[in-house]
Amino acid sequence: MTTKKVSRRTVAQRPTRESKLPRAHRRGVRRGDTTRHAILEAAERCFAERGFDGVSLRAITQAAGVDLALVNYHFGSKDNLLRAVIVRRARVVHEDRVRALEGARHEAGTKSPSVEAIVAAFLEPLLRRLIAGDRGWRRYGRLVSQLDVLPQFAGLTGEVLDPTALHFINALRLALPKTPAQSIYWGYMFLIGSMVQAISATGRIERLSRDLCRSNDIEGALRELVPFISAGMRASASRSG
Amino acid sequence: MTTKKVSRRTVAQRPTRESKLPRAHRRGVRRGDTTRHAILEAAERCFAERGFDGVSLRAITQAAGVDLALVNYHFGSKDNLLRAVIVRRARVVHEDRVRALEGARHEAGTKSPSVEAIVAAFLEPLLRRLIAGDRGWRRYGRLVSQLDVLPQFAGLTGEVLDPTALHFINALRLALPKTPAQSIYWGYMFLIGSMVQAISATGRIERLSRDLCRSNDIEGALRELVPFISAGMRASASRSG
DNA sequence: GTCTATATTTAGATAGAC
DNA sequence: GTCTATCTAAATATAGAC
Repeated sequence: MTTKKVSRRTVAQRPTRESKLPRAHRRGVRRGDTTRHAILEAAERCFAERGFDGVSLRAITQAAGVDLALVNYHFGSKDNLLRAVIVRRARVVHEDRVRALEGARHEAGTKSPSVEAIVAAFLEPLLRRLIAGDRGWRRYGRLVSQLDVLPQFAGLTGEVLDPTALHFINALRLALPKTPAQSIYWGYMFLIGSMVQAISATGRIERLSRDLCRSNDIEGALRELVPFISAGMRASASRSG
Repeated sequence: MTTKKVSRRTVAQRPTRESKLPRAHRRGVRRGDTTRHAILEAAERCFAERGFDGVSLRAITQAAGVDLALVNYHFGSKDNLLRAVIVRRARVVHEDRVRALEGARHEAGTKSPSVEAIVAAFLEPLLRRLIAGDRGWRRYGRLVSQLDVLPQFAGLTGEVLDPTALHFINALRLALPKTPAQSIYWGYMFLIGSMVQAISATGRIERLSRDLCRSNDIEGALRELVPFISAGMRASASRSG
């Protein structure tokens, strides 16, 4: 029954017993906020790498350098933790996308923006952050990819991601008035699926291309993605006309 | 310590204590083969619905109506069980796809088959089975979709799915000789991602389209998919020329 | 090949001291 | 807010009778 204090690693960020009253007191950051943040970061990384059910709260809190019990104190449950991880960045992306679409509308004047402009307004806000942002954004990209494949996360997807989807589907319908609605919906799904492949970073494209293409090269993927998807969308239009 | 025999449901297929020497003795089916089969079917269903790490062997054997210990007897481990589930159908699809591509080559004569023909040769063997086959094929579709998103399954994907991928990538390169190789690799990834959205049946398209489109309508998805992807592939070609 | 029984580990969650 | 300690349930896997 020895509990074996086994290897408390030195991850930084950890307010140790001896140095209470730690780093953050400027800017009104309260005590628990750094803990919350550390848990969110670690959860994002773990969920992205091994999937929601593939990681234990123990693994997450260990990676965060905080006590196991603090997950339930701050988030209530593992489900709520996932939700918090997703919502944190999804809100930012949603607002960027809506702004980008408004920008495209402004540039197009009285006409509808082009399919290219709409697709770019959807893809760029997320992918540019994956390119330029901290590593957390890439982890978020891999994590959010999983939501779109497992029916288990339908509730979270529906609540957090569907509003953005409907916003852009609507824009696409206006841009392609002759295209049947069904084709637009399926086209949006293909857009999502293609984007997921560009950001899920499974290492597959490296294997297939013998390192000619890299999962890390989101910039390159984005250059391929916009014309590919736009042409696909237009093809649906021409078939029906 | 009451073990609570709790609700052994009546799933059929279960050789109960009282009726030994069960159904299958025609066609040389040996005793354990029905058990193996029942486990494979149940595992396929459970993995598809809740993900590999989201299901326990207990849940699987319970759904199969067999004893827990028989999984390890027949498959050795949970990992091997997943592998067996995937390989069983992947082999069939691979052979169908190669045959379909050979058919397209034969029809095209001395030229390369069209992009449409290649894309169709890739998609139809799987999707036609999802349309016409038993429910197991749809579950397989949902399950195999997960392999493409989680890095955790890279080994299985690389071994089981990559050979088919390389076969079709090669055909696409011959069909689009002016397109840079990078565009072909990314295009193949987008093909996979789009197909995954068509077969992963998360219920999202029903929500977004308010039931105008249905995940079950693989036939409709296939009609959209081939021209969408083909046009995307061609767009990459024209950009570089 | 199948089943009972169990070994061993690990999971999510919480009570209560500090 | 944090930590120790622990509850309860569930996990994978196996040993050995039949």
